[in-house]
Amino acid sequence: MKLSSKGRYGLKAMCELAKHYGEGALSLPYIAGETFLSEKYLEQLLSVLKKDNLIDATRGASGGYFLKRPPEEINVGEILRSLENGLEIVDCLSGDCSNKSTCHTYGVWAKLYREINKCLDGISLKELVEGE
Amino acid sequence: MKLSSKGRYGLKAMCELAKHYGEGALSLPYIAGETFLSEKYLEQLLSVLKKDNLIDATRGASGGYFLKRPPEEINVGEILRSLENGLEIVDCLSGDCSNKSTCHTYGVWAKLYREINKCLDGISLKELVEGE
DNA sequence: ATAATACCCAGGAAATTGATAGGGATTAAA
DNA sequence: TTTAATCCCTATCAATTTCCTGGGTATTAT
Repeated sequence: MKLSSKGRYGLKAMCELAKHYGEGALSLPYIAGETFLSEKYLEQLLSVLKKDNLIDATRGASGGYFLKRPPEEINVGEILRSLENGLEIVDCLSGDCSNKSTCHTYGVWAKLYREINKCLDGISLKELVEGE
Repeated sequence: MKLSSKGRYGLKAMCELAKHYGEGALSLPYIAGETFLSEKYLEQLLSVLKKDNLIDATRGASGGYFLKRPPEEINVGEILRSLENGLEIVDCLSGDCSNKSTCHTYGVWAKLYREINKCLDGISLKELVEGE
């Protein structure tokens, strides 16, 4: 059970944007440099985050990406749910399970899912970039 | 971030063993039948669980598998750590991270890892097979 | 105009996972 | 002691997912 590198790297990119919040847009090449990622791969991650309304972008020369809300109003849970396409630990949590009632293990996944989300939703981007 | 089917199916097999705890050994074909798994695949899962001392087996005619400890003394955390080869959500948790100190995201993974283990270690096999 | 930038889409390499297969070793029962 | 049931080991393959690259287009400041 591993987090994908989309989640890992995407969160780092978000930290970078949070560090420079209020200073205007950061260009893709700049973020890629800070985060040691290829521009092309990072681009895909940012496009997902944009689709989910966590960041926004301005095109053209001197354009770039920026957080759509201040760092204290964005939490790690929403970032990872966006990048990972949901944090459902097993597929039966995504609705399509016929025998929830008889299944001995369903309760475990449901509980774990709640705990994971609770944990991650309790951490804001601001906390991350400011140390504790 | 998905649990592998090793974890899902292996836990079901453990539930089956828990249901019949005290009744002697269950044969591989029997468990496979109850859990809708191929014998060969299930065999691999059971061998991992045995290596980690959660179950034991007797060989020869009328042999089979059985829990090494009573269901109330086995928790879901140890079962899944065994089957999944650890629950480390990212590799840097497994020791080999050079820059824990400077990394903004390390704290997130560490906290989440603790929460996941705490949650799963709090559920015993007995609870699973008995409903709540 | 030109250069810098975000955007879009396709595809392929690499890793992981899921599952199958065969044969061997061990033991209990007949 | 034979026989059959069972666990044990290891290799391999197919399928899926993940990771990453590349080429081309649209937009904007200078």
